[in-house]
Amino acid sequence: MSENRSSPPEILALSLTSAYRRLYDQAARCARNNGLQIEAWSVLETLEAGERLTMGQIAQAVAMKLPALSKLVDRMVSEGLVHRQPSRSDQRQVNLLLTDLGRKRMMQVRGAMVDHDAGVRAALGEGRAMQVQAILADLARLPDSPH
Amino acid sequence: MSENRSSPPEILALSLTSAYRRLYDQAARCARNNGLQIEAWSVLETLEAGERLTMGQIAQAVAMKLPALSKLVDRMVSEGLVHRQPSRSDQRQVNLLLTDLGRKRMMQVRGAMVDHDAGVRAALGEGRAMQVQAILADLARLPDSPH
DNA sequence: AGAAAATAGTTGACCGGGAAAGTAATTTCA
DNA sequence: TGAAATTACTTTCCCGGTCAACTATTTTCT
Repeated sequence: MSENRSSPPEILALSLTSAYRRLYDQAARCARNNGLQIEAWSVLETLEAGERLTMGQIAQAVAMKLPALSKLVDRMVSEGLVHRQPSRSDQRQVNLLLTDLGRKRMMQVRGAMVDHDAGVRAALGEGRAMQVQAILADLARLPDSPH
Repeated sequence: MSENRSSPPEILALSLTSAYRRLYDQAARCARNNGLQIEAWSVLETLEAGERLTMGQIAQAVAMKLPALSKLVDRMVSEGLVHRQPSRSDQRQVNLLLTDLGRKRMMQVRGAMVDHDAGVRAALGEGRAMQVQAILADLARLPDSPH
């Protein structure tokens, strides 16, 4: 009856992945119901928070790779949510600007998202919710390869 | 000079996404260096932990959707890491079985992954690492739509 | 028992993301 | 000054994921 199985190590990246998938799926559905991809929403939020951002700055802020962002922005432009404007000071750079429609949709989704988040926070307990958010923020800021 | 911008709300799903992307990218590279997709590795770990699992149980354990898992397993089979076996008691079900090669590769990646994780834990502080892992586990277990 | 509903998993069409190469503008420096 | 290197972004090709439809098996219900 020897059980020669090794127990799976508890890896942060693994726990993070499971939690992420659950919350992300829910949040994505929540955004989708309001006609927006969650990535698009977070781009819109980023634009609202600080004006005249370049593609690179936005990619950094929303943790997307540039090609992915570039294509997302293509879609957002064709939906009339944002428009591109070549930077005056450096013609290589592109500033992304919110349209009225973009701002409107962003606000809609924000409402739904805040509601949903409140549910999760309640289920988790507000204290632990605050803890985990703080730690996650630290994790996101960690140096690139601490191995 | 009125700044009529609204500040972006602090949403758990968003914080989680940023942290996830960073850690996941690093962990994925770590697995890739040892010739394994990180999802494949976590499937292997799951199999090692509990025998005779069905596709559905595995999908649940690794938080993947069934079609994604099914295709991942196709690849894993063709690499000789696992093999499918129809369940005796219910012919609809499929049990996934580790091969020797699968177990070997799993152990290899586990080593690399534990090392990497130790770095992250150290950077974060062991206390907070334990906290966040516990909370993430709770998050992953949250009911499906608490809105 | 046997038709209808439910369940487990796979398949196909389509879409979004990643790596690497490509383009255009700007900076460096000999 | 102008050729080489760098930077900012886009495009291309491919891979993996999702949704919805499908197949096969089992359960339910009359």
